[in-house]
Amino acid sequence: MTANARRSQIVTATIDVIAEVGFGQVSFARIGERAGLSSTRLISYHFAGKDELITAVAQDVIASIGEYMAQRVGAETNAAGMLRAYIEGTVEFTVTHRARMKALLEIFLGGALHYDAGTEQTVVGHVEAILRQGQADGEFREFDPRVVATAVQRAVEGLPFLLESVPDLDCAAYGRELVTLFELGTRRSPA
Amino acid sequence: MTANARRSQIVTATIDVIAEVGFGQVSFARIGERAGLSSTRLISYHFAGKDELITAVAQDVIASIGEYMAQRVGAETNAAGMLRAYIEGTVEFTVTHRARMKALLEIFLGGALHYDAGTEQTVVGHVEAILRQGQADGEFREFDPRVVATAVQRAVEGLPFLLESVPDLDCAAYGRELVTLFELGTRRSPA
Amino acid sequence: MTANARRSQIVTATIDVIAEVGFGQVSFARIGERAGLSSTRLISYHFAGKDELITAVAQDVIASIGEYMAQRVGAETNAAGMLRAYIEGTVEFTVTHRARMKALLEIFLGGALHYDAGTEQTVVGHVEAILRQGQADGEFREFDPRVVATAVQRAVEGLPFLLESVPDLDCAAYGRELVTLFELGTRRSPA
Amino acid sequence: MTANARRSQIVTATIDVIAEVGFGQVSFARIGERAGLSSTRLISYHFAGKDELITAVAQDVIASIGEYMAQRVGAETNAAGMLRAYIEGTVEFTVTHRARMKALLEIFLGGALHYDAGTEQTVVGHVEAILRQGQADGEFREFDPRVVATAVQRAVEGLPFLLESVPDLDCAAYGRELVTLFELGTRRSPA
DNA sequence: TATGAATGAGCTTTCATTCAT
DNA sequence: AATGAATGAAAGCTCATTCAT
Repeated sequence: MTANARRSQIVTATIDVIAEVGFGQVSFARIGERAGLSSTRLISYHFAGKDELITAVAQDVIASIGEYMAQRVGAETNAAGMLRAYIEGTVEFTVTHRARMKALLEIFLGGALHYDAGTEQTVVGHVEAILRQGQADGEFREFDPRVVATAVQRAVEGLPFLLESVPDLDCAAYGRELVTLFELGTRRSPA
Repeated sequence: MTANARRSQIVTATIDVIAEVGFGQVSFARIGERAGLSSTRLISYHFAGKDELITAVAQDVIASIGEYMAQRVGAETNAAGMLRAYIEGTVEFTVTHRARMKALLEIFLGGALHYDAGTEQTVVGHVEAILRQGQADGEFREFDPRVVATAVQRAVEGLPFLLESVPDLDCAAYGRELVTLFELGTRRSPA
Repeated sequence: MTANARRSQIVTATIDVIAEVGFGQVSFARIGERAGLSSTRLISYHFAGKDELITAVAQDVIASIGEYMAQRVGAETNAAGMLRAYIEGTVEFTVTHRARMKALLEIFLGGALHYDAGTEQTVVGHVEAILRQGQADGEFREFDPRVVATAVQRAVEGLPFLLESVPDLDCAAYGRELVTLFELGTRRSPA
Repeated sequence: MTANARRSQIVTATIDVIAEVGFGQVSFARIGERAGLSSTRLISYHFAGKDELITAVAQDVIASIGEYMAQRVGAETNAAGMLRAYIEGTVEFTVTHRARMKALLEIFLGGALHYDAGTEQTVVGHVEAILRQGQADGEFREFDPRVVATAVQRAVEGLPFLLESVPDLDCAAYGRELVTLFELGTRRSPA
């Protein structure tokens, strides 16, 4: 078995475990069990330590989200459309890749990768860029793009947790409501 | 020392520790050190277990928030005013009781008190009630109150994390932006 | 069982284990086994860590040597007598407390407690003081006290290792030879 | 790369690592890192095991010392001169090849190559032979050659450790003091 | 109300080594 | 001559909890 395949296998198992038992309960033992490894030693062999493993997981998920969203957002031509695509896209990704999304949030909220200024920018940066463009193009009213971007980001990324308490949630409707909410909140006043 | 005083001391120390190192890193050892206890045995003595301690912390913080918010929101007469009071009140509470707010979020997001339907309702319930009243009174447009309430709640409770990455954030301005954003997003269409 | 007694028990077991298998092979498991502890957890409970345990061992042995030597050296009235008492005393102590002496050397040579300037002074300091007094009193010739003190100290502390390769060594003779050697090397020239 | 070159590279790296972190902290991982090897597998490939590697290191260093000392000591014609050459030569070698000397001592004192009778003889043998010759020639007084040889050997080999605690030590002076000390201690009484 | 002592299970990491190519 | 992958054992340490006083 090649090293890359093994690493992927471990990363995937880690995602599943985090999504299932939470970031605080992850252990090499649980990951090894889930992945069917002969011993946890295999994890230590392929990753310098737990930190590197967790970082690899985060990067993997972030990359897959980025790919997904680039297509959705890139297909839009105006800021309002891009904002809608971002919100609905994130919701869809959450629905179709629930474990991955949950794991990513757990990692950040668990404090493994701190919400430092850089990370915060990376996460909120995409929405913020859309909002700035909308303001420049005259589509959106004047507001602090960082504040609104934060509100949007928090609203969409809260979905995995909401899904746990309300498993039968109509996610599409949830996305549409958010789109309407933020469209009304950001558009140039119709008056 | 009375049992109540001792419990309070431990709860306070726990809040500080959680706010400082995160929920995932809390341990009886760290709490005992912070509180200056002779041994962690004292914690086990006053609390049936870690769960009870964490629950006590959550209840303590929730109670203090409730007190604070009841005054602010109760002083308002219409739904829009109450929503504004809720948002700005939460922001103010976060600024003045940063450790408590941070600790509470860590507890919920760390998965200690799972976001079961009941907890979710408790947390989001206040906003949702305000929104429902606003719709009933004709102040607010039609929308799913739960979805919007979730968005509002996530936006305000994201502040403690944002403060860590942007320490010099203008919180008052942050609150005002959110008020405007959600006022525009919820009001009955002016057309 | 009192904490002090338990600590002593663990320290003693550690000395025996070090003397037997060498500093590099000491482990909590081996110590626990030797002391008959229910688990190694007991060691962690009574000592903050391996470092603290090793330090405690070193201090214990050093204290016992100090006690022993203070009597022997204190009974002498001139520097030559004190030097003789120091050499023969150390040899005797090594013979009667072989494990303790071996353990102490293993700890230093194993790099646990580095031969920093302070430690070096502590170890060699006693001999050096005797030599300086002998020079001041006109008993000894002129030489660098630190160099000669080092030579004396290394010669006496080498005995435990020598004993391992030559178990039937006549230690008393060994001591007498060293006494003569250093008496001739340090005395004021008879010419 | 030839096998011999590779072995030399690994031996050299091992010497450096031992001198730097001590014998107790040596590991294939650290050696591989120091030598820039792709994996520790290369060490296992060229040496049957850790023991063989350490033995190879010891032999390598001993050989280089032997070469160096053979010239120095061989140039002398009487025992006193040879003893002086041995002491000063060892001191000089220590100064110019500090890492090698430190490594060798760590290996012996760390218990890797136990001070069995044979090893002890090898190390102390050279000095002992000189001393015996001096006695046979009537240059030296009567004493146990093994005891005095041990004292000499310990005094000169203590230098690497002393250098760590006193880095600015005047080594030449250190050597001269030892020469004088042992000349006075071994010569036939002038009376 | 408080404390000292003890505990078993769990954790990540490091170790030298081996199999198969 | 070299390498990639894997491995079992052991290490020190931390965890919340319990017994007995």
